Amino acid sequence: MNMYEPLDQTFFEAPVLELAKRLVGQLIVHETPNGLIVARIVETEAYHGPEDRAAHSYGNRRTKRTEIMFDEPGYVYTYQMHTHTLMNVVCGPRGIPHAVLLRAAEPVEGLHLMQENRGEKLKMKDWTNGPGKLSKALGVTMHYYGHRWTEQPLFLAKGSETLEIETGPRVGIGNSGEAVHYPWRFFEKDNPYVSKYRP
DNA sequence: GATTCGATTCTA
DNA sequence: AGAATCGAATCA
Repeated sequence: MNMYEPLDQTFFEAPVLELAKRLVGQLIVHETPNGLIVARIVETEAYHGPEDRAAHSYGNRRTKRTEIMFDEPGYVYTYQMHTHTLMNVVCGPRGIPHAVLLRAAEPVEGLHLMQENRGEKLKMKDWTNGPGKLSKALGVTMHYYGHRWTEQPLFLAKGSETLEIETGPRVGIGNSGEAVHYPWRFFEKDNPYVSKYRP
């Protein structure tokens, strides 16, 4: 079919901070009806479940939305915010609701499809440099809630080694007390597709 | 009704 | 650079 092989389940079995860091540089592969779309992850954020005020699962909050985070690592957690879909990788052993948000990636294959999904007028740099933009460019919707990142047609594959990974505070979580400052955002140094930081 | 792990389009 | 606007899901 294509040359991309899904990552093994064991890849996801790691502490959430380590997984978030490890995900930078890996590939998101989406086999769409119109063709293959591949993007290389350049930015992630870790969400530390019960003790993290910025997490949806803070205090073990268990709702229809957060339910999937209580399952095994490797599930797709998508959720809708405003008009956008955001993609997460479920982490932590079963019962521990950790997750990693995929914030940005650089286009690798299926460029014309991404441009189609994002609009002809936009510069390539603006296709995938934010979590909502990334989902739209890849054609990922709420349909994939509960899918596994190890299975077609949407999966993660081994990417290239990253040059250098930097850390910093997470984006858009202003009202989260001390958690605001935690350096749980991971991104590749000097990569132009990293999202713009907004305080 | 208010808030949220955003994005786009306007105004300047 | 900043304000205005969009509006799904969730929680008060």
